[in-house]
Amino acid sequence: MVRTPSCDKSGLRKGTWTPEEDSKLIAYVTRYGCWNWRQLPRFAGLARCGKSCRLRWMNYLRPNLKRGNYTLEEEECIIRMHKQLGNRWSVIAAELPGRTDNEIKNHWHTTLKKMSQQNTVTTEEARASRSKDKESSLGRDSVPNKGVTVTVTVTLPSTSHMSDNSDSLSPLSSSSEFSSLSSDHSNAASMENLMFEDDLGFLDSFNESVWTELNLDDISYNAPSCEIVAGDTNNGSSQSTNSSQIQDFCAFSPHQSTSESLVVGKDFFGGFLDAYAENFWTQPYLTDMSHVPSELLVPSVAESDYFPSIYDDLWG
DNA sequence: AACCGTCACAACCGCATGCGA
DNA sequence: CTCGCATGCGGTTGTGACGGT
Repeated sequence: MVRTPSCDKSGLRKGTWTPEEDSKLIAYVTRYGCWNWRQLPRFAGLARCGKSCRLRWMNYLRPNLKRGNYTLEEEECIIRMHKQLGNRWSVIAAELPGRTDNEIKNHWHTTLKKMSQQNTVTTEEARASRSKDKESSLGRDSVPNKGVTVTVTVTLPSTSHMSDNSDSLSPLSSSSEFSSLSSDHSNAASMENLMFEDDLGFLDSFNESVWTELNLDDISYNAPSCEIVAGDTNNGSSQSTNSSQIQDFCAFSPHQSTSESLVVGKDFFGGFLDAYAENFWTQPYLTDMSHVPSELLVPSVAESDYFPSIYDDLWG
């Protein structure tokens, strides 16, 4: 049997993804889902093969990924499981929520393999030695604001309140409460590249499992009034804060009660949202969907309400 | 300043697997 | 059962940042 090539080599881009490509992929997948990876790049306006798109999404762009340093527990888990299972990275990754098989594989080859081979050295000792090395080479691959995690809890208005305001109901502006908060705190260091004028709403089209799978210890359910709480998740304490102290921010699922708030750590967005220009957030992403079977692309009610003319064109 | 080696991580490639027709 | 396709998996390579010489 002859396989058709997974990539048509002609005219397809390879190599590092640009922020523009990322924004197209995020916008497309979050709005329409990954109904067919091979066809997707054509409709999303990407000169990439489907495989490349899938990999980029799975390993880097999808929202429930953890970025940054591994915890001691994670490293020990990887070493232990690798002893048991060998190079079954996907199985190992399944035990570490938010980590991808690719990331774990890379971390193994660059760091943990050596640690594992030096059986006389404990994981903790090896980490201490590594951090010493890092201190001596300050600046390299450094990630600012690591260590102390501050969370922001925003309580959304009640459903009835939102239904009185059609703009707030729309998936493309449902973060209106949040966006006003963001602008209030636009000086916060971690938000310097972010423009949340109105359009965080595309996140609404993540399916429910994305939100429920988020490993968030600090999901808060507050009274229906706007409240900002900063908490140091390292010591579990929580305290009021002013805007300059805020380093994290939140999003929320439209499938949840709007009186619930979902607190998301900086790492959640930091890895994939902060590279995009303002127009990504303020302009709806449009693409030619005319070749896509219509049954695969049923918009949400709210979204079709928001862009009736667009959906009229696309679905007649 | 230029070159080279190392490191971490992103991305690619080929093959395996699952599934529907 | 076979075929063809889409996706998943693991090995490998490419790339960029950094430090040392």
